[in-house]
Amino acid sequence: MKVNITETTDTCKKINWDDMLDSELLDTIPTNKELKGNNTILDKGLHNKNVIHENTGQKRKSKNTELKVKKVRSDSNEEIKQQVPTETCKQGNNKNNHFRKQKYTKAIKNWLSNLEPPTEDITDLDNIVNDSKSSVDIIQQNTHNSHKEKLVIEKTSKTNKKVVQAQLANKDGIMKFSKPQPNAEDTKNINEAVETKPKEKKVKKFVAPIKSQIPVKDITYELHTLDEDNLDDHREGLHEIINIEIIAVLIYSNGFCQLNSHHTDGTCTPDGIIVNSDDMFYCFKGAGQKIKEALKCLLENNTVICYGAQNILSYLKTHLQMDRINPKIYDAKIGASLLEPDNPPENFSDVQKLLSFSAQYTVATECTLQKAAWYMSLLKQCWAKLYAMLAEDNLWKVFVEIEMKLLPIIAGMECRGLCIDMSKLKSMEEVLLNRMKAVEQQCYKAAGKVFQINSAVQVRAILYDELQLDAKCNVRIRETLCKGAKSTSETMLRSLMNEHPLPKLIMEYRHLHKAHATFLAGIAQHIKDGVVRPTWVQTAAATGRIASNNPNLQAIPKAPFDCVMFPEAGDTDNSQLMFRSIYVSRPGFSLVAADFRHVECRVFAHAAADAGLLRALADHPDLFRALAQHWLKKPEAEIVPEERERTKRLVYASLYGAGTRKLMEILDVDYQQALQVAASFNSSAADLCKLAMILSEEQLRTSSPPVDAHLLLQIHDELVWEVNDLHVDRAAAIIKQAMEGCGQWCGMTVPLPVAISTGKDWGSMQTLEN
DNA sequence: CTCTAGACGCTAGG
DNA sequence: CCTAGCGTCTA
Repeated sequence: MKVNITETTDTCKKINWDDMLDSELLDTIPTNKELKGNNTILDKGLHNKNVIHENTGQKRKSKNTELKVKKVRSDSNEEIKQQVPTETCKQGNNKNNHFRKQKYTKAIKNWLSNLEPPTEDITDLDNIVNDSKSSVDIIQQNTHNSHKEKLVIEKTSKTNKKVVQAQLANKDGIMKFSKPQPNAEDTKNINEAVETKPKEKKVKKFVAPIKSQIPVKDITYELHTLDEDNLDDHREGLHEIINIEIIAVLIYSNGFCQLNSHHTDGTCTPDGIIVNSDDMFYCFKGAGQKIKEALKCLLENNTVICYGAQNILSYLKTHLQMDRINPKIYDAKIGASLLEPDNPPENFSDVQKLLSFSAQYTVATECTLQKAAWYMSLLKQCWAKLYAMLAEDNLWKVFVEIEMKLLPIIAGMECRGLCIDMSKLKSMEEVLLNRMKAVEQQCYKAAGKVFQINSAVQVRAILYDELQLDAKCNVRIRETLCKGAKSTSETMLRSLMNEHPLPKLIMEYRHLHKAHATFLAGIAQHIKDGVVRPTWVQTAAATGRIASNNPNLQAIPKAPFDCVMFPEAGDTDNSQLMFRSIYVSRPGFSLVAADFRHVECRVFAHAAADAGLLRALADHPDLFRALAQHWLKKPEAEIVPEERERTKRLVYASLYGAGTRKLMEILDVDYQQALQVAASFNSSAADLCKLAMILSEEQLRTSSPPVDAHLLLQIHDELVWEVNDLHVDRAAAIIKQAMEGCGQWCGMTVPLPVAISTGKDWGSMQTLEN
């Protein structure tokens, strides 16, 4: 598509360049061209569709990627297995299945006409469990006296994989016959996921450009592209830039920069960095020695304003090997999300909206560098406004003292990443898959039919409609939030489990499946060269907490994982898995974990000045155990870990949610005030954890002789370092001291005990006493 | 008819 | 209460 630029200069209806660029991308652009060397004028046609996307927008994209990969793989795979249920003859108790049945049989007919007849017939269930190669799966219906068997046939076919979609299933969904993926494929997943990189070709939908009212000015910014050769020509100019505010923005190899990268999707590498001081723009490209020095000098001697500092820091680290530079940096993105924590802006135009800032003019240029320069001038104006607003809201201190200091630390965490023990991962997966297979078959047997255990709808239909377990157990089943259907959550299944074996099995299967999908296969997707590097998002949570994603290492189960949930009397195979033990330290290093003991509770106790809670904290080493004891009226020795966990959940939930209401009573203030107190409590707990990171990192850096320690993880109140074996004891002492000092720094009167533990892997950490 | 985004359900973490 | 993530199911 083509936009007439000259016309826009005359009339008042201008094209917003953002949107134009966006839509341009969509259809005119050949994707296979790479641009290199040409760094002044970038032709439209040189845009690459693959562009780095901001962290915040990655969620959906990554999902898509996976889907696509999966699909591509199965398309190209000749040995696709098909699952063909032949016929299901329901009993007379089939009430309203007429329509569904029609649809079903029709689909089956169509389908079968493409297939060869099954080669084998096996009627013994046990055979199937044992013989994984069998191409025919038969599940015998054994609860109802049905006269027909249900066949599930796995078929090898040369045609593409056909998946009978959920359309065939109606509400109760039982007829649906796409079975969970065959396990053989699953086992390969880990290996493949490590090697195959998702290569995605996404066709963006056309978005019509929005005409903007901004006049177009004919401005050309003074912009120099610097590389190793011509750097010396500009040296004088560069040396004058000292002790002022400069703006730094990354430019990507497709011509976009950080400020308009939300118009693209996909991934690509940063290509250079543009620095602006006053009216001069310098674009640094390449990774030559001179460039590095000049850039370092520039960044360290000035105050750097940027948008998405995380990306810049990681660029400096990975591409220019500039480690440990510690510029005074202000990130407008984080500043903006501090202003509006509930609804953080996702991209630069959101920030502009938030600041109610609108550009006075736009530039008509096809040079992406010029365009980036224009964006940077906007950023400059935004920053001035943002600065005033932060100061006005008393957020400046938090911004500078906490958030900005956190930036380099998080960048370091992302850069280093965690090492993975692949062999452990694979062996665990094997154990899990075997167990899963067994449980799956048991489930089908208990239910009398094949169904999708992961589907809440189908489970619901079987449990409540068919088996009527809720009536039998005389339990009122809680309803789901949105649709008000009967819940199949763990607590509900637990209350049903004495009546029928199925609930147990379902619980177990879910448990296993989730564990496999999330903590083994899910993690495996993100492993590169034996290291996972999660993205840490500083601005994600309204509460001020840091969140991790791709993968989320903050949600790796802490407790050992039981493969067998309900060990039978004679069962000796109660193997336990520790998902955290997959994460190991590098050779010559150890992991050191530092854990605040119930910070939230302590902060809350401090904020609410609750004498009882304070005393409980002082007296008992294990608060949750003490609380469980109190509530359940049991002697402390009898509290099982599960009860403790539940109490913990309860405490957290009420601390955050119901906390507001409680505060209203305790402090005898109105709702609004209580809300404020609660909010301040929430954020102060989060800030305390951030502060702990900053202080301890600082202490470790400044200690002499230096300590070789790298922060790897932050799980809200737990920090995990990787420390050189020789320095472990010293590092532990420093960390402990720094963290315990945090409370005072914030003016807390409650002591903050810190537990330190070390080990070679995250699963088996020994507490360090001293 | 087929594909897919988004809503929903469940569960790890704190 | 809020985060991420996996899976199903519907429109």
